[in-house]
Amino acid sequence: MAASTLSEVARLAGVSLATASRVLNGSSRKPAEDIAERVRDAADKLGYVPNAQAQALAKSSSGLIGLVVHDIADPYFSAIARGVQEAARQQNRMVLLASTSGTPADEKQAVAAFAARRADSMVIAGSRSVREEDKQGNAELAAELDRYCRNGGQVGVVGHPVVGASAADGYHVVEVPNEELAAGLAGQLAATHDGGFVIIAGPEGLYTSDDRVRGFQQGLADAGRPAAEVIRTGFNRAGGFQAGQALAERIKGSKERLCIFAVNDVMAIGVTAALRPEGVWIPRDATVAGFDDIETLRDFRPALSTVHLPLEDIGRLAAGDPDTPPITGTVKLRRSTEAPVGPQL
Amino acid sequence: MAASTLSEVARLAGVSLATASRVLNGSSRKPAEDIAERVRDAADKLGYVPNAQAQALAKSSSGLIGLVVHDIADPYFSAIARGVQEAARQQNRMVLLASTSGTPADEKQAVAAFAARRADSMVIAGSRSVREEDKQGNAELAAELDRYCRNGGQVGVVGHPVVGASAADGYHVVEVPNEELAAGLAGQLAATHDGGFVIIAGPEGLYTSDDRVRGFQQGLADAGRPAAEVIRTGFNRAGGFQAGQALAERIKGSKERLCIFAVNDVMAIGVTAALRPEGVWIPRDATVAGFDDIETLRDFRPALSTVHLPLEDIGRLAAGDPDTPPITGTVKLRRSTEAPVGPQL
DNA sequence: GATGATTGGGAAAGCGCATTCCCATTGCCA
DNA sequence: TGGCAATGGGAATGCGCTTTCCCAATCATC
Repeated sequence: MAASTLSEVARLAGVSLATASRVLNGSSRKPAEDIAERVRDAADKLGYVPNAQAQALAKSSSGLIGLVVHDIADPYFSAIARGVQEAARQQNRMVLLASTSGTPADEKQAVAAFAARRADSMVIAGSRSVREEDKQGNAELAAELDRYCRNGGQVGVVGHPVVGASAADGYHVVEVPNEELAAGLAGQLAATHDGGFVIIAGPEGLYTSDDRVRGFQQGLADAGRPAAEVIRTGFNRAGGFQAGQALAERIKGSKERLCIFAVNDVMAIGVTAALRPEGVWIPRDATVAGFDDIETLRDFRPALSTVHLPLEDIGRLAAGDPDTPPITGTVKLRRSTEAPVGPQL
Repeated sequence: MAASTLSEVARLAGVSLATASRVLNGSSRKPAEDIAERVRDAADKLGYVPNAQAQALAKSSSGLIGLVVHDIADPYFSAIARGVQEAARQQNRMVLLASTSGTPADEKQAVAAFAARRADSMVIAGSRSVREEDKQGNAELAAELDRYCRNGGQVGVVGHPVVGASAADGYHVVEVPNEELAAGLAGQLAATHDGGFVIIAGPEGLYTSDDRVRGFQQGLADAGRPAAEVIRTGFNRAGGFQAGQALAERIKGSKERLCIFAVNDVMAIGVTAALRPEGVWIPRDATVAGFDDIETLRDFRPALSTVHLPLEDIGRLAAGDPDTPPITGTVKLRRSTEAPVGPQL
């Protein structure tokens, strides 16, 4: 990656390095117009592209913003990524991407890599967990983040604080009201559903999942309903599918119409997919609700009841965009939780 | 973003800068073990994180790989992004992300930004077009890429060469056999479908769309079928939706069972969504096929007939992963194009 | 034991740029 | 017209690191 340098431009234009720098890469001092033009011409002729690395080194600010997600192909994360990307664009910066497989150890590595690149800020979008096996990784991640912040870095975390991270400044959490929203969903579902509830949750210790479970149970309690049974499984489609298979028998063997709350949309889709070949129809034989309101899933039928989350705004906010509206969600009741004889849309 | 520097580490360890560099950041020369340990200890104590910018500057290789997509939240692109990300991970590099809104002018800017950051390579995933309005942008993009390649950059383009780019070396195109696959799809559809065909395409001049249209028509011709009517619309869900609305009347007014080929899955979903409230059922009243086999859409019902594309591999290949299998697609016939009285899955 | 071959640490020269000083001009006012 | 402030270009330094080159110490060889 050799390319022409500023000094080459300067030489061709017959000016000093300093002048060329001032003309080409915005400085407070503006050289005279005729000189400026000569420099610009020279730069053009040579196809000069400033070396951002060198600039970053010289003024110690890289214009980079790091983004850590579990899986960029997951629609939940890619929606957040879009928000981050937009914020970065506005701030005239670039985003560095890191997909970790979701383990804190990988995330720590990503953070270190971002720090090495002297990213001005970073956003961590993976869901936090307190599982025993992640303990060590969490501690290391927290330490790494802490160091990064102490060195002046800005970090935005989506959802829950990184476990064990001390509240340094520069450390910023985008709160997602998972618990209240899940409670709201439970309340609205309870208003029209008489039967029992089942929750399909992620592994215990996953904050996002646990919050939604807790909120949902609270909502049920507030509505005077007994607590729902909780089935723990993977936090993805496969997990939902598996849980759906396990539930199929039970649903077919009883005349009770169960309401199934999967803690995210993708899991809800998995549940539905597992139920379908077993002849369990939604919403006739059971109802299903999810969480997130993933855009790509909106044309799914029966339309999935869920909680809408402004994922893009969440990303934007985590990336430090000041004029993002505060994060709120909305319960969306759709066909998948309607009464058996509802309208046909 | 101040942090401790290598020279601080060297001083604390009582060695020279050179030695510290050699032990900490891999060199061919390995200092003695006792000295190495002293350096590592010092680095640990200071929380030293090497400045990747400075390293890049010194050895003129940034370890960066740029990725240009239209929209990172689009499942097509995010799948490719996942592949790129994995390849990058394997090569021990990081990916720089740029979402352009799809105009060549924006893409050019992204390329320039990557070049400024001295990315070792980059992949361009947006679909190429020859539309008149993009002419100028295309030319500029081509020039920018050309310059980048001349300076030793590697670029991988998905699908079609950038219009006007000279075949410099370092310039690498991942060919996607859109045309053959579309022909194959048409052939297989023609084998079981007696009625007419309609193609819902993107705007004229969009290579990906045009290729698929051409291939499909060819496939029909090979099967002795008359050419399909082509409806041009947006290359996204909204476009498909609009086309679907336009088609609804016609389908309802005739007893012919139309086979609709939308040039990508997302458009096919849009078509289906528009048809549904009009009472047009798939596959009873018409059949629908798409292209891409987007993962998130696989649970959609009726299951969408489509052409499977190994998007992740495509990304990996474009990112220069040598042991990616060659790109081939597969026609997937599913429920959406079955005979009216097919099995119920 | 003297000599050449090796090993391994250190000094220093950049990598490409921003920026602080410094100095030669120019313009202005008295 | 002399003196001063203001203007604007240039030389030089440093950002944090890699890498070449140099040199002292050790080793093997005859």
